Parts: sequence; structure tokens; C-alpha cells
Amino acid sequence: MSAALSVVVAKGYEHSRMDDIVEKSQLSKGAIYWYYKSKKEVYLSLVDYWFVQYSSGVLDKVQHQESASTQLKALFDFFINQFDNNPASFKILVEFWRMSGLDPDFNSKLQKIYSQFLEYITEIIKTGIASGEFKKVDPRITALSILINIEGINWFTLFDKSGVEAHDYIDTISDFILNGLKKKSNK
Amino acid sequence: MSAALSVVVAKGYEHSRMDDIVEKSQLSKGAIYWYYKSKKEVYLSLVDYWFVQYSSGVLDKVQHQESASTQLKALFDFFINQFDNNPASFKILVEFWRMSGLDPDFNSKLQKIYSQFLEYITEIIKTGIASGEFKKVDPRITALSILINIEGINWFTLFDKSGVEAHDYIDTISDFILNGLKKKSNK
DNA sequence: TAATTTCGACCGACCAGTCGGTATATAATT
DNA sequence: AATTATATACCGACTGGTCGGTCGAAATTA
Repeated sequence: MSAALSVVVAKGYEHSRMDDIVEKSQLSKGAIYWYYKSKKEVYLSLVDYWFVQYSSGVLDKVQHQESASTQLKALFDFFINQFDNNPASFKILVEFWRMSGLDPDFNSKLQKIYSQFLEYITEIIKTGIASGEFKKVDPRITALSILINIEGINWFTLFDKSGVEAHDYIDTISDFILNGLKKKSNK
Repeated sequence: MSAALSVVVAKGYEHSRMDDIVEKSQLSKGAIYWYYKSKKEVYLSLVDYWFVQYSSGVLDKVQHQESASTQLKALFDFFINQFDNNPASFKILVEFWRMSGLDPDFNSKLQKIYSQFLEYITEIIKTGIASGEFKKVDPRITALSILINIEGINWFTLFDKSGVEAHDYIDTISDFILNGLKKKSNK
């Protein structure tokens, strides 16, 4: 899996050769095809691997926070740290998105992961509204906005943003969102 | 170009065959290779074609607005309309992003387009700050946030967002950003 | 000795790009 | 005004290299 990940980050799905994975993994082709029945299945499994490796830790970090807004802050923080520690985990996103647009199996796999995550953010926002911390916004739409902006970090793996760091971007946009959410009485 | 666009939207870069373009374009392979020296060059030209077709109109729409915030509103509106009229123009984005991560020629081409566009948004924000309409935010970072969120519309071509429309999303996030930008004296 | 796991040479489908040729238009020559 | 020359635009059968996947044999484990 980690061999497949490094190969797909470097070359993309189609240009990655099974022989590249053979080389990186120190396994033979036969061995790989003993465990996975096709190239596609390798990369389909990679989605799960990627999710477990790089995103599953988020729940722990976030749930320890008390207020809804500090939970959201922790969420942004988690992913900005993830990006700093391992940009490759974001770089592979474009490949996954693309596969989602091309192949139904990839699509439903990703869809499931994102729906789950979206649900999770939605719950945080609902809690915030219930406790009177947040305005009465639409939780789903707001959650989606947050999700899309987190995934937007991926931009920094693609283009030179001449001086703007992913960090600055997340700080700015999370302020906009959080201030938009909070009831004015706070300030 | 429009043949190439429809093919790449349906199949992606690698799975698109020159023979697909031959079929769609009603030209022969020889004719295509008379005008473009390689498959890559076809798709490199497609970037320009796409930009002229779908984004060049934005300047007219936006510049007629008076205040900086209505200019930004018009910007969001333009792209949400673009999405409604022609989702394919967004669907191809993932393919372009991916190519940018894989091939330096695609990267510099896209980089140039986005830098230009970013510059344009930055100017609007600077105007807003100068006129006292906006707070003293960092114009570049804010502009990038706006850009990333516009490109985020692309998400709606990939996943079923169960009820949330691209429209809702842009309304919500643009409100967050605009309210974050405006001086409080307004409200 | 039977089952499981690993090996890598090989096969064949696939496709970007080539190339010898045709068609049409405009200009030059007789 | 008929013939020849040159350039441009287009055609599609063919080829050569590239990989996903296979399979019989070998190694390892139980």
C-alpha cells in the first residue's frame, strides 16, 4: 500500500505501472496479484489505507474540545498539521477525485467516506446551534463549506501561491467561517 | 477542441484515445496530427480554449459593478451561472489540476491563468480596503480564499451532496466571506 | 506431502504516432 | 486557356512499443 501510494503520487493512476509497485514493494508481480486481483483493486484498497493512515486520527483530536467552535478550530488544525507533516497525503486527493468522476466504484467509496465526515461536521454545528453558541445556519451547507475548504488545502500541492502559505489560508478562511457562525453577542 | 473537451470529460486524459477525438471531430487522424503535433499538445491547447470559452466573460460582468462587494458578488454569480449552464466546464477542472501535478507544461499554463485571476481578485479587495468598504485584511490571502471556494464548485460535479445545491453552498460561503470583509459599521 | 505463497518470463490487446498517398487551390509556365 | 508546379489540407491502414494480467514452476510453511 505505501509503495502504491508513493507511485501514484509521483505518476498518477494510469502512468503508474504494476512493475513500479513491484519494484517499490520488493514483491513480485505474482505476489501482488495473489493479494489483489487487479490494478484497480490495488488502488481501491489504497483509498481505505489512505483514510485510515491520514484521517482517522481526527476524531480523537476534535472530541476532546469543549465548545463547538474550538472543535471546528481543532479540525482545521488537524488537517493543516497533516499537510505540513505529509503533503503527499493531500497530493493524492486530486487523483482520487478524478477517479471518482471516472469510475463508479471509486466514486461510491469516496462518497461514503466524505458523507461520513460531512455528517460528523454537521453534528458539531448542530451542537453549537443547540447550545446557543452559533447562529441558526443550515448545518449541512455550512458543514459542506468547511469540508470543501479543508480539501482546498490541496491547492498548495499544485501551484506556487507566491508567498501565501496553506497556514495563512486556513487561518483566514476559518476566521471568516467561525465569525460568521458565532452569535454577535460574543464580540 | 470541443470534441477533445467532450472526450476528456467523459474518459479523462489517458483513457481518451486520439481515435475518440477522430470520431467526435469528424476529422481524420492525419488531419489532427497536421494541426497538433501530439496528444499532449491537443490537451495543452484545450486549456486555452477552455479558459476563453468559459472564463473570459467574467471581466465584463464584474467591472460594471460599483462597489467592491457587489463586484465580488458578481464574481460568485458568474461562476455559479457557468456551473448551471455547463457543468462540464467545471468537470474538466480535476483533470487539469491533476495534469498540473504531473506535467510541468500543464502546471505552468494553469499557474499563469490562475495567477492572473488571483491578481484580479486581489485588486478588487484592495479597492474595497482603500475605499473604506472592507477591513484591512491581507488582500492576497483573501483573494486566494475566494478563488479556492469558486473552484470548490467542482465538488458538485463529483459527489452527490444529498440536497445541497452548488447554489446554496456559494450563497453561504460568499456571505461568510463578504461579512467577514465588510466593516461592521454597515450593520 | 499438501497447501500456501512467491516468482518472473511471457502473451496479447491496445493505441500514439507515422507515412505514403489523395484532393483542392493558387500560382507559374507554355 | 491549357498544362505544370508547389503548397496546403486531409486521409486511414499500419507498426512498434508498452503494460495489465497469466501461469507453470519454485520455494516456503504447516
